[in-house]
Amino acid sequence: MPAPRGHAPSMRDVAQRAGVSHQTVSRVVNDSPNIRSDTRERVLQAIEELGYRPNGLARALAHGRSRRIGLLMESSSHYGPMNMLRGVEIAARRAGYAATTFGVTSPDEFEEGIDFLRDQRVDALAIIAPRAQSLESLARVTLPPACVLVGSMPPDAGGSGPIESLPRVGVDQALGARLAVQHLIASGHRTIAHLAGPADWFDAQVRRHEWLRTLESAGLEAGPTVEGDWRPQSGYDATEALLAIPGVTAVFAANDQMALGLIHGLSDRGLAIPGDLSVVGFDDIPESAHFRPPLTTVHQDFQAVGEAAVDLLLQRLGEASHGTPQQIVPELVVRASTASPGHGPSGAGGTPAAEAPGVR
Amino acid sequence: MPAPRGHAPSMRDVAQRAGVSHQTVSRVVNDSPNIRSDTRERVLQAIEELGYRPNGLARALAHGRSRRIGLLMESSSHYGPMNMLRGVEIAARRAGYAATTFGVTSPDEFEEGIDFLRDQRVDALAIIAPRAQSLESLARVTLPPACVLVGSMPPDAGGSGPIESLPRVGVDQALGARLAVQHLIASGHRTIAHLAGPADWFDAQVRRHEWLRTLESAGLEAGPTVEGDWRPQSGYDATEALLAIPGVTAVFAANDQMALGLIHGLSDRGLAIPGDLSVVGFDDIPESAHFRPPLTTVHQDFQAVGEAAVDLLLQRLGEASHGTPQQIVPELVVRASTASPGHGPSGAGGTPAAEAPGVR
DNA sequence: CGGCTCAATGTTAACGGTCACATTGACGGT
DNA sequence: ACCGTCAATGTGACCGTTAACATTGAGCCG
Repeated sequence: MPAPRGHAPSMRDVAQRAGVSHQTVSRVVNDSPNIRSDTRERVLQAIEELGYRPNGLARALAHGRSRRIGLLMESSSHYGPMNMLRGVEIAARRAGYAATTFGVTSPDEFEEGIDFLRDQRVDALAIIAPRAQSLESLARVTLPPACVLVGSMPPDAGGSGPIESLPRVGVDQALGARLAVQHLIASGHRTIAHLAGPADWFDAQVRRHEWLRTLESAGLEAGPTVEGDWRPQSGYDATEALLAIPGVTAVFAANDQMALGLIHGLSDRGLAIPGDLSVVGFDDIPESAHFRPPLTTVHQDFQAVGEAAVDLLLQRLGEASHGTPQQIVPELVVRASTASPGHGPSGAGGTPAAEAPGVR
Repeated sequence: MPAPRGHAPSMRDVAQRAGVSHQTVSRVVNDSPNIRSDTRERVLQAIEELGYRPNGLARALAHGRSRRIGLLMESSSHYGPMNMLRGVEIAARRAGYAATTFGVTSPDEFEEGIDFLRDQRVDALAIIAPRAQSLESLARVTLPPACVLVGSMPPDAGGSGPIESLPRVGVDQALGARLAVQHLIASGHRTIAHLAGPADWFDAQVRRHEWLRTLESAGLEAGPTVEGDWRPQSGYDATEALLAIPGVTAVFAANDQMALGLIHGLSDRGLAIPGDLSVVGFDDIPESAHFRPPLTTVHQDFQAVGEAAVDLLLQRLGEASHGTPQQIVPELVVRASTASPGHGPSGAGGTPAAEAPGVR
């Protein structure tokens, strides 16, 4: 243990101790070639003795790259965003980058967040902006050249402004929604309601849109949608409205939490799941396998999204890329909350639809 | 919009444009007094025109403080750690600090994480280390002067090594466990089992320890504990073992997720909750209010923990402190998963204990 | 009216690295 | 013996700030 003097030892301290120039120390630290091995040894020993550690700040300033990426997230403590955050951070570090996080709680802070991170001189920026409103403020600021939108895929990818042309990575929401609804259709349901997420969320938009499209292309009619706020309570509160839809036998909930609330609401009314109503969720949160009944849902691999995002950023920064795809494929997880209509103990208001093909 | 030249404009560019020295620009940027107001105006205008933003890196290097705090977390995607992370980050930013995160997945990486963050020259370090093993590696590294352990409160706060003397903030786990068990005792339960978390987690240790102590001081006997891994599945798997405990009428689960799995396991066996078995959880995750039945549990305010942690760090850094307490008080949330033994529809293996005082 | 004070500004040196270029020898070919 | 080449190392400037000290000039007082 070296007696820590006034300050942390610098490269010059090491150089002096090893009897070389600071530049040679730099070379050793950065493994450059053309160092005689005994010199290297001497320097390494001095480093060891002094407990020297290179100063990342100074290095960043001189080198022009901070090896840090900024992570701007419209926070909320929702399962999806949270896990993407984690995914990005881990993937970034694996590539040798530190992640500096800025969690905003309202879209107004977005602009501030970008400025903040730019002032921090992050090399790249990953933006987790699940709501449309958040992106609007992006138009007003200068974005760093390496920038990705993580998990904000609007249904209409049109337009060509500076924002629309930003690269995006995320789970293929449309596919996920299609899987969910098709599963219900294949089970024989003909009136499938949708318990939607807040309309200003991209994911909610896509899931709703694709629910509609899938029903239409199967020749089925789509009733009204009930809108929740992602939280379980809003699913619970939606129960009445959903049951009021004539002939409804299944509900596609935009996330697992609302599905949980709905299940709660249904069971409070003595209705059986999937006997009286089939329910499909979205996200596959760790709890959903143990709901009563276990929830059929759409699994999303957020870790993979994080990796894809970082990979794309590295590519932009001119580093090696693994060529990860930008659209992560979701998977349908069939559990016990779905069945053919009319199947099961009770039988409330279900259209006696044609018997469906098996539920695998 | 200024045409962005080769590089981002620096203080000298602004100085030249405003016809002053770079130092004057620095003064304007940092609001120092003794600037003639017309000079200030001129500088501000130059800043505006050039789109100048101060370089945080350079500032940090020169000033010796980076205004960033490091956030080392043994990641896992568990509810508690995740939310503390969020809490700390938000509180930090509110104090003008950026947070640089380092999520480790195994205790081995802890040391690397500290070095990494120290190299990044963070001013302070918040460590979220929920397992005992993680802390061991802390003994081998030099910690920055401002350092807090967030949410790692071992039951035996003894010892006085460099680690034991680190300041800690967190939710009062012992109190939380006591509230849960006392609630069951007050409801008339006399054989209260414990579904514990992994033994190497601090929180699991304290909750188990306090469960034991509370039973003892009430003159009740504590049976064996069943150990899970926090996940719902482990709660489900524990069902059999818990039911095998003679006379058991209630279970104190160490977290909500395992409680959920247990509820699932019980209902699979046709047992009613709380009729046949009362269940109490811990954490109050957003879902637990909508379990079937809604879960009685212990609520923890992680946001408050984050704030307390940052407050403590600021204090260490010599900045103003709000004097936040270091132990956050948890709250018992009584829902429908607990009742007096023998109450409810069914009545499996319950000791016909004395009728209990009401459940609030 | 000389000298003092003090506000307003400029000058120079850090901070701790990297980069571009200069300087040394040793070696090999002719 | 001479020169070019190249590996190994040293030198000085620079990255964009802040800190410490120097300089200027105006206002005030005796």
